[in-house]
Amino acid sequence: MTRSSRTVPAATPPVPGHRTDEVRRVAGQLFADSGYSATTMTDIADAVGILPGSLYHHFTSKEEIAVEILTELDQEISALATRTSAALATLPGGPEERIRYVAQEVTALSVRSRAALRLYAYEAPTVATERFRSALKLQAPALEKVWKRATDGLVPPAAAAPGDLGLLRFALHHLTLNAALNIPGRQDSSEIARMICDLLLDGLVTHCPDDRDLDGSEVMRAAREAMAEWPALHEPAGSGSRDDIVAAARIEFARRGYSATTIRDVAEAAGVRMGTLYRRVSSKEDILREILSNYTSSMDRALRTVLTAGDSAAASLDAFALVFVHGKRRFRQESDIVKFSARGRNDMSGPFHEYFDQTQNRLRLLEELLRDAASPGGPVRQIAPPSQVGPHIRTVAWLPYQDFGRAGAPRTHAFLRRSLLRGFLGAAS
Amino acid sequence: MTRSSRTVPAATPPVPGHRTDEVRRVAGQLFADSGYSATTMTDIADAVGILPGSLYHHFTSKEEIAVEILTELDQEISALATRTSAALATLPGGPEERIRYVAQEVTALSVRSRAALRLYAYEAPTVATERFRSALKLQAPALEKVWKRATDGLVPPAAAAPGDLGLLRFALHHLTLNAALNIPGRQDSSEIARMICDLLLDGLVTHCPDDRDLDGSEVMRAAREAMAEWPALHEPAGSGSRDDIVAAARIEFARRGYSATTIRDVAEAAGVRMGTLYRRVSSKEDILREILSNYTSSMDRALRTVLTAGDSAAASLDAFALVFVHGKRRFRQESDIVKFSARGRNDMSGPFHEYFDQTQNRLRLLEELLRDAASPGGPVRQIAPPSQVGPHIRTVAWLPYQDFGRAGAPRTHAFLRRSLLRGFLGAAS
DNA sequence: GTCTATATATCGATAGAC
DNA sequence: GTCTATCGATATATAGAC
Repeated sequence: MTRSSRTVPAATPPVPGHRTDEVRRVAGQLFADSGYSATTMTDIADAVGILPGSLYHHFTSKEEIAVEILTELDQEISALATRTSAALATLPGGPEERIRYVAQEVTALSVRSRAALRLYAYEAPTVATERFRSALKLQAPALEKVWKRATDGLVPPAAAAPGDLGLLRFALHHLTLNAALNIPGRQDSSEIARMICDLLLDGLVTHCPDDRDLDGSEVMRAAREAMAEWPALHEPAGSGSRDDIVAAARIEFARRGYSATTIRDVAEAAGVRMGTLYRRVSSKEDILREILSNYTSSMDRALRTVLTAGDSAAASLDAFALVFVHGKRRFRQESDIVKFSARGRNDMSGPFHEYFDQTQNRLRLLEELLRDAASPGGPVRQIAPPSQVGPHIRTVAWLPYQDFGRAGAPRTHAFLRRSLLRGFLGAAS
Repeated sequence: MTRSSRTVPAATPPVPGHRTDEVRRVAGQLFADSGYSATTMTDIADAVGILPGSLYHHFTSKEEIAVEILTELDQEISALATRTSAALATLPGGPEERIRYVAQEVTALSVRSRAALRLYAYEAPTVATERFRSALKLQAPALEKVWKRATDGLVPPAAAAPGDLGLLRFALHHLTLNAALNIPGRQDSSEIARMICDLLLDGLVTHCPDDRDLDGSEVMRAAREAMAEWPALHEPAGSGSRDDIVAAARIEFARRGYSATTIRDVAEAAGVRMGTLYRRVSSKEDILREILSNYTSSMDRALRTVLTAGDSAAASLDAFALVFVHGKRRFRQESDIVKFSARGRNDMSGPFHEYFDQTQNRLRLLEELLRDAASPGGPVRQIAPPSQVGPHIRTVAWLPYQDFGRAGAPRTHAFLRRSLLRGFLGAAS
């Protein structure tokens, strides 16, 4: 009876603490959908069916709800690390089996703990109090050690650069742990894990051209041209101009998230008063729109080029990866801003909606490319239907590889060729 | 043009910070009238004529307003201590002139800073945050040193007990600093100071009986009898009974004030749950009523006895002082509770109102006694009209002398005879 | 400097399940 | 009879927008 399986929910289950659990669960769902700061106590109370003030019988504060959710996740990760680490010691099979095993486990955890992960991954640490922040310190190191153990026996092909193994671990760790966030659909967790591993270990392309051909491809040239036209980064100069305000807002939004950043924060960061700010921009959303439209149009031009250019599928995918690697660096702030944004009910009316629309459109293009190239015997391996693989490819290429130690753009791109295109375990080429 | 000097205040003075000052001033007035916790931001905003949220343009919190007011008082006291200390060094005249000078100065400060003093004296330190609490640490020691200097040359009459000088300083300090709080009327500050000094230094009674006569008077016997009937103090026993709840509430109300104490605080202190509490008492006010009615009836019986008994005026006043000295000890908590209470708009509807009504009635009795005895050549000196002297006598006898070091009830009563009855400077007798 | 709207939180009191 | 969960009112405070 410890876990009341949903056999018979009974008429009105009067289990003590039942309502408290319900509040935590409902709140977690709302946090996951809309983000912490965009979810109000009134939202939670409405969803539970009580008045806002009544929530305080169960929790002393909104923050406490989040902290409890995070603590639970923390413990689950620790437990999983211990468990999988022990299992690895006796697991039969080679490195590939070990990797697939850990991927399965972590992905399952991710899907199980989607709400908590959203809280962890998307909420800006700077808005939180000390208590919140310390709860946000995830037990990631324990998991990373597990990945180390799982991949230790892996001998990279001769052609791989020496450090690629580190990037592989980095990718596996982030892709599996955040699987539930990156892949919004209702896919089965083991299916997700399989695709991640297939993509990284086996690669997408059956007969991949060599580096020289890829580097010299027409689509690659077009990609470089498109990226060269990305506007220069506007650094706030303290002039208080409209551009300054937008540039300052870009930093602040990336730091705390759009909804948690106040226009007073922006005004202060830009060194202007509220009156001045409102003479230069018409609203907070106006600023966001400007930031995101610049971001979207830059990425859109480059990606439409590589996804629709007539070259080979392999060359297109390679150029796609290059644009992503550079885009993730050039638009790091923008990437954070949209990451913080809620995919739920709120926020999504304005500029965020347009942005996500555009990314969906581009995803469709990627899927078309896969569909065209994945016919039996075609240049692209059939890992799963394009509509399922597409998001994974995008996610693999969009990881924040710059966070991994000494990985510059060229090395990151080389890693993506090595894994995403050719497969990390694939024959050297 | 950097600082628009206030050359032309124009029709509506647009002085920067003007509104902020107004808010502070208005808030101070409301705090003084109703107490800090009973004054809401909405009250303040209404009084200023703006919306509650707009107050936060001027102050970051309600607390900040109070802290600023307290800080200003603190600085005023420091400045006054420095100034009067220096003036004492060159002041001609004897100890009496020195005392009267300092009393004048401090009383004037008290009247000037009534709002801040109310905040200091009446708000319970336990409800406040650390910041509030530290602002509440008044610069009293500096003032006490001044009183020491002023009274240093004073040679007590031979008959005075050795330590009475300390109690005299204690009384002077508290009476003058809190003059504006104790004497609610519109009396002139120098008039107040004069009465305080007259009372303490010259005394009320022209020809005072000696100790033996006073101790053996009929009214004194009646007073002792009445006090013997005061109910025993009920200590909370942890039984959760109604008496326990009331006893616990008495402590809590005294600690924090009635309005700042929540019913949950009371329940916790009494060791019962809310459900139980509400089966034993009908409301928070119900508890207060019980506490205060017991207090009032006890004091009332004893005081009506001494104020209306047929003995001499001197004996009555002496017995009155004795009842006050013991009452202040026996009902220390009750005394604190009503001290915290607002004399303003709120609170005053319920039990507090009844309590203050009763004290007013008793004050009338005291005044009658004075009127009867203060005819020219009568036994009581004519310091001022009875309606003015009455409150001062009450205040002198009601000081928390138990806070002064080693002063027990007998010694305190002896001090009141020595000062209030006979005059501290009066001929020995 | 102010408004409007709304957020989080507290508190007195009670209904209703055990 | 006791206690949990809840309500209704209202407090302090924040935020976007002039």
